[in-house]
Order: sequence, then structure tokens, then C-alpha cells
Amino acid sequence: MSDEQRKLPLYLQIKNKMVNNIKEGAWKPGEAIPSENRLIEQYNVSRTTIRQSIRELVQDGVLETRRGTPTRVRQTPKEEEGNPGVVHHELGEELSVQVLRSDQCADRYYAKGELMLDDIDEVFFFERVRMADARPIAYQQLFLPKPVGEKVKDDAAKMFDIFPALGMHDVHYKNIKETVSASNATQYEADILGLIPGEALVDIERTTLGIDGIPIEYSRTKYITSAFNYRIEIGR
Amino acid sequence: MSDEQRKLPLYLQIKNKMVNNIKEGAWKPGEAIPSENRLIEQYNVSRTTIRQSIRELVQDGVLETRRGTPTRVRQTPKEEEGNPGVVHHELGEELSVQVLRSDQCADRYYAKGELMLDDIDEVFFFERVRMADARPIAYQQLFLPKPVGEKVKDDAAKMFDIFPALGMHDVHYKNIKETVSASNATQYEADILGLIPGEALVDIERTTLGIDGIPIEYSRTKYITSAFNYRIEIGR
DNA sequence: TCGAATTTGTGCGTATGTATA
DNA sequence: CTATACATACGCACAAATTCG
Repeated sequence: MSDEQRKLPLYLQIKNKMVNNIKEGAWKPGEAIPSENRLIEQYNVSRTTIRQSIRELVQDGVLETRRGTPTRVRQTPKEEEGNPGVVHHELGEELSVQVLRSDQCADRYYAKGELMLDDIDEVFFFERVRMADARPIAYQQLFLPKPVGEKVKDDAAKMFDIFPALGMHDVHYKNIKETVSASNATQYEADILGLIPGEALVDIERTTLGIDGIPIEYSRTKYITSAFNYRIEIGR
Repeated sequence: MSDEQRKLPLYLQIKNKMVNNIKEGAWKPGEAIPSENRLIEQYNVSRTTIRQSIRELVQDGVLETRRGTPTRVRQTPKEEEGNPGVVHHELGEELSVQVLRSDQCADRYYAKGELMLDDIDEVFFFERVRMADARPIAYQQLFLPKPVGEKVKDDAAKMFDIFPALGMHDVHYKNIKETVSASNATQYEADILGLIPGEALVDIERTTLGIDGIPIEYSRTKYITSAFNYRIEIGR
């Protein structure tokens, strides 16, 4: 037993052991675990302690209990309750992305301001369209500082959500700010998105900060309202 | 005590009583509730039972406990730190509200669905305009269940943000869901807001749940883009 | 700085209720 | 009907964190 475990409350030690039983395959998803009385003997603790361990694992979505039947390991883990709270909900089955234009340039002064770059710095710029089932649903201008852009420029053509790509290159974020507004589609945007000019779009402007507080991404995205919702949940 | 309550487990009966204490204003957000020993005397039950009631209310986000300090009623999620940070940013100095129409009726079936009411229940309905410096910036349809509406119907004519009014009547919330989208102003909306029909509006649809999980508010608001921003911050 | 009082957290033992197989 | 399993409930003791004089 490690020092870490030694000072943990009993019920947490047992909870960890239970998790290990599942990880090691001794307890398999869908199957029953030993009854409370067996576990009491096995771990030599009180019923209170066993039940507290089980209760938390039920809360964590690892086990499921039902009166009268043995406690079981859940087949499919319960969905994350880490609750990011914000969901970009895109309607459509097959999501893809298309790059209209990309360059590496020294102008785009407004974007460079948002990225806290000097005027002489270069930025990667991508103009992209988000497709759902081969229909365009969003138009995006994406700006990345040079060090970041070099790492993910290939991914920007394949993935609309670039955060996984950033993570794979160890570019992590600690802060995201989004401003949501609305606008009427311009002729240019309407052409790209297959709309009538003037139709309402959801505008999302986003700035992402890296773990050192330095901006790593700035983007402006315009979504078709019929294929997009922005949902926020506060509280639990 | 109703028949429903009579057959409920003790800890659930007490949990309900605790929720009622908050709804009736006997226990207020941010303040301490009686200690476990005091509650044991009050309700004449064991500590196990009291603790199970409290544990579930902590899980529900209604109470918060910390070893060594009294258990407290949670502040409403908005004013506590925690993700996401959501800000409705309205441009303007002098903010006011104007009620276009209000009634108490038994139709409005869609809104009643969102409020989880039966078809025979009545709802309070307010059609309101948010003014900033005497210029309209938002149009809102507000639906309240009858018990809530009766408490704040006078405030609805004075305050655009009804949450403070709700709090003063001990109607507290534990969860808010908002969906943000965009739309083109109809002729009706354009007239009210002083716009050209077709102009883009920010749509916010909101459902608020009380501490017992029952909806206490449903609203649809359309903001003029030039006077409104919706900002979300995720992370530290 | 210290200690005493208070409060919640952890843990034990026991008894009984209730759903399931 | 019976055996088994989890659910509810009581009472007790001590630990650990906080508060306050």
C-alpha cells in the first residue's frame, strides 16, 4: 500500500480497489460484483464503509444498483459530468471541412491585435467552410500565431475543430472567451453558404489563451441558424 | 402530511421539508442551516437520516458542506465563481422596461410544455420591451408558472431582469439553460424595435429551474445586435 | 499561540423493510 | 414461500477542520 493510500479514508481506498478490479478485468462490465456481505468479509470493514464506496461509484457512473438484485458494473460509462457547460450543437451526420483559402502573411492587423502580436509578426490565416452532409453550415476565418500555425496547418484542412489537433502537438489552452452575436449574411457569405443575402447568421468570435496566457487562436465563425445552436447550462 | 409523503422514505420527506424551508425563505442562500444535531432534535430522527437528506441536496447543488463549518444554502450559480462565466452585455446608460401586453391564460401550450405544466394549468405571460436610453433594444416573451407569476407580476413591469425580484420572494434557482441563435426581424418585431424587417437579431431562449427542479421561468428574447453581446468565458 | 467548543466527516454494529429471483 | 440482495434507519464513537475567546 502506498503512502498516498495509507492516509486516505477507508471508503476511498476501497473505492480505488474496486476501480482496479474493473481495470484488471476481475470485475467485468455487465456482471455482478460480490454482495455487500461478501465485500464486508473480503475487506474486513463495516457495511457503512462498503456502501459509501459503492454509492460514490454509482454516482460516478461506474456501478449500478437496484434493490433486490446484485450490484453490477455498468456496460457503458455514464456521459461525462465534468460539464463544460457550453455546447456548440451542429445538426448533421457527416461533418467535414473545406479550406477556401490559406496564407501566411504579415497584414491582418486586427487579428494580430487579438492575438497580442506585434505588427511585424506573421500569422497563419485560414478561410474555411464547415460542411454537414455535404451542405455548408458555417464560414470561418481562423487566425493562428506562426508557431502554432506551423504545427497544425495540415490539420486545419481536415478538422473543423482544431483543439484536438492542438492537443496532439502539446498546445494546450487554459482560457477561452467567446462572444456570440448575429449578423445578416453578405452577398459573399450567402454565396458560400448557399443562402439569400441578408439571412440571419450566428456570429461567434473566439479568442483562446494557452497555458502561459499567450493567445494561441483567434477565429470568427458564422453559422447558419437552421443548422446550429449555441447552448449554455449554468448550475447542475 | 399527504399520502404521497407518508409512504416516502424518511430521508426524502426531510429532504422535501428542507427544500420547502428554502422556498419559504426560512433558509436563505448563503446562510447556514441548523447543525446536524439541531436537525436531529427538530425532526426527531437519527443522524444517518439527516445526513442522507443533506448529502442528496449537496449532490443536487442546493446545499454545500465543508468540514468544520456549518452547512449552507448555495448561492445562486450566477454570482459564484465557476464555469462558464456568462455575461449578457447590454449597451446603454439608462435601462428600463415597458410591458406591451400581459395576461394570465390557459393556452400557450408550447410554453407550458417548457415549464412542464399540464394543459389545464394557467401561465402568466408578459410581452415586454427592454429600453436603453429610451431606445428599444430587445423584445421578450416571458412565461411564468402561476405561483411564480403571482409573486412577481408587479415587478415584471419594473425590472427587465426578474431574477432579483424572484430572489426577494424566495424563489431561487439552481439551473439555467440558454440556447442562443439568430433570426431575421419580422415586421412586427421591426416595428417594436425600430428596425427594418429582416435585420438580424440575437435570439435567446431560456429555461430556469428552481431548487426543487421544477421550472420557474421560460422566456424568449430577441436583442438588437448593435446593443447586445453574449460573452462566455471558459477557464481561469 | 493555544485550547475549547462546535461542526461535519469517517467508521462500526445492528435491526428491519422491500424488491427480486 | 424462501433466500438473497440492496435500502432504510437507529445509535454510538472518534477524527479532522474551523471558529473564537
